Amino acid sequence: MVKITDVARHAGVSPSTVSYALSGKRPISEETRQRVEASIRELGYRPHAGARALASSRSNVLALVIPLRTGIHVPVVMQFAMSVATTARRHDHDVLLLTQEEGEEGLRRVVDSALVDAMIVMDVQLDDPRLPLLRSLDRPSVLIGFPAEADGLTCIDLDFRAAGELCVERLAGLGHRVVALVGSPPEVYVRRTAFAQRVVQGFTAAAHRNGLVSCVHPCEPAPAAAAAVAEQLLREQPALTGVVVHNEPLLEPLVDAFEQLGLRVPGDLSITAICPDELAESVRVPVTSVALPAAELGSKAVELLMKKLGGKTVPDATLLAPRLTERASTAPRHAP
Amino acid sequence: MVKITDVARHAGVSPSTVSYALSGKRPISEETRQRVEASIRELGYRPHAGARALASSRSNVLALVIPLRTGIHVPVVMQFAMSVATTARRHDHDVLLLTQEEGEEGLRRVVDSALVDAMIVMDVQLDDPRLPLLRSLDRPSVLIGFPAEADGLTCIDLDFRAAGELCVERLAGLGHRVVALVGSPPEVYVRRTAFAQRVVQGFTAAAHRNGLVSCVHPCEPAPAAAAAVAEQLLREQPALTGVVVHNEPLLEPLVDAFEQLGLRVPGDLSITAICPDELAESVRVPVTSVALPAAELGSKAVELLMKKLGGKTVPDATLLAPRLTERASTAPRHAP
DNA sequence: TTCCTCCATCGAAGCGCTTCGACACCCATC
DNA sequence: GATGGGTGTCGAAGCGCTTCGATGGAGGAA
Repeated sequence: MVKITDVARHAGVSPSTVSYALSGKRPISEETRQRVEASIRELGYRPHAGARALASSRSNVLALVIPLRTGIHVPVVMQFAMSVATTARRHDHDVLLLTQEEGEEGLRRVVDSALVDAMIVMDVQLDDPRLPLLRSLDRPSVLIGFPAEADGLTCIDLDFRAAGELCVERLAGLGHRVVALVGSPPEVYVRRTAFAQRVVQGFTAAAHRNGLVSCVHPCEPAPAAAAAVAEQLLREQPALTGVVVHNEPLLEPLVDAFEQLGLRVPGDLSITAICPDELAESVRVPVTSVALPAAELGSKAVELLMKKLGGKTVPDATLLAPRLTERASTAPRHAP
Repeated sequence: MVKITDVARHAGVSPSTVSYALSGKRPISEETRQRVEASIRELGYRPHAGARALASSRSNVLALVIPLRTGIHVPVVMQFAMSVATTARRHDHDVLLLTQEEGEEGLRRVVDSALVDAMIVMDVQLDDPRLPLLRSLDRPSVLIGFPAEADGLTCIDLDFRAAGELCVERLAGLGHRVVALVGSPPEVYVRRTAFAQRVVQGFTAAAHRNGLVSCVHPCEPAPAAAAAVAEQLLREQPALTGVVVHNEPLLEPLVDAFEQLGLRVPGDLSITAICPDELAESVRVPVTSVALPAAELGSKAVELLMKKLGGKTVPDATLLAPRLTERASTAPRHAP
């Protein structure tokens, strides 16, 4: 194994000089740096991670806690993880995979043993049991999602309120005057995270702003419920021409249900959704949608973490702007 | 930070005794061990990972190289990764996530810097550029999938030959006498990995063994091709009553195509497939299938690695037995 | 010239752990 | 009672790196 003393000897300098040339923590003359770098390349030197971590109390490793729970779209998680790993590398860090299974204990372990410098926690619940721990740990962290009480924590997520607004704005822009939101089941609004509520807020606000007639329908995520929902919506709002769907399992069946009731998409009815792109594309009529920007979320989370590691302060909350992808399910409203 | 000297003082022993009590590498009296363990618990001691790695030249971290390429079923990769992480923890190891993106350089880096003790490489190609590197590195590795030349490497994968056999055996057991295999496109048989060929071998061998009439149809993975394939199969084998599908994108359209040709599944035609469970379940007629046992693959891969790390020798090749899940697409053959 | 400053570099002291040889002690053996 | 072989524990020497204070020399101000 090539070590720093080997490099130092080869370059005719002391080990500390090599170290400083590498870290830039003290000024080194251009000429010396060149010589050191040449020696490093020639000898194929790679600092020993453990030794470095021991001496500097920095491991250059981030922990990534990923969820196992069902109901989370796997490709989105994967995309996120990949983005984290890639971005971390760009900042000279590696990523340690932690499963939810280990829970708080796992976090404490990797922190106490100085295995990681910082952590990214996915799938944060409204009342997440890990919050007190994260607050008490002296290592920086970034949470994906917003808990009920986020004081002292750095959180990032899609701006679901803006996503709800965007879906409505799109429909309004196409001339639709009567719109409905098919939302997540009631439990979701209470239990897990606040994002479902935010969608409703955005939907309602944008509808008012545009002077639209609107209604909101929480709904079980059971495909079987689709027909009933479609029917009910049309009964209550016979002039309905725009629907926003924030309920993944229901999306496809709902499109079918409306068509079976004689409404063609997008001829008679335009639909926008908040769901993964994959799903939106796989529907018979590909749906115009806002997706969770997993890759952006991942890289932004890492950037935040790096700033915190660098001692900078970062905003407590970061909301990513939604982006709407136009597909086949939206069209201008027919002349009445 | 609590260190080993703190524990030693608290327990009234020397640091080396604490170390031996923890590692078991030298005999420690039962009484002393108890005392040490009590002190560890009381003080909340956690060995410093870096220090440990430096002194022992063992980091207790595995690298997991996961693919980004399309065409790989994401949930399967995820399941595998989770299983690796969980199993690694059971052996007191952690998992470092490496993306394919970094390629060989990434592997070399984490090995040279002693960040990891061993590695698991997913998605191994027939002629993988990483093979020479893996052979030259002095750290053990396990490959998921079989390259063309596997000398000196430890590989593990589903036994695709047996999977092909199992699909046929099932059909034969139900009384079917004329069967066909709808396979992957010709390129796959050449380019990537050998698994597609193995399925064909298994299919053919089992068909012969059971005295069945059989034919093999490589096929583009384009849904549009389904109707043509179905038609052609029936033209060539009018008595066809059993089909094995090893072509994921084609599975669903193929079922539809057969039904449109007047054959009901499983009434007139039984279908078995080799594909992820998720896919098999999502078809209108859920398909009896053999899945890639991702979780088992992951834990077995880790077990192999642990044995290698322990200095034991392990078999070069490990093939996992296929398991067939009965669903709605198979039924006994009608009396002719 | 003298003094002071600043820049580039060096030497040495750890970081917290494992490991190796040494050693004391006890019990069995002759 | 001396000898021998285990056991159980200790002390010290590193593992390879970073970092801090010290140092020497160049250059500017007095």
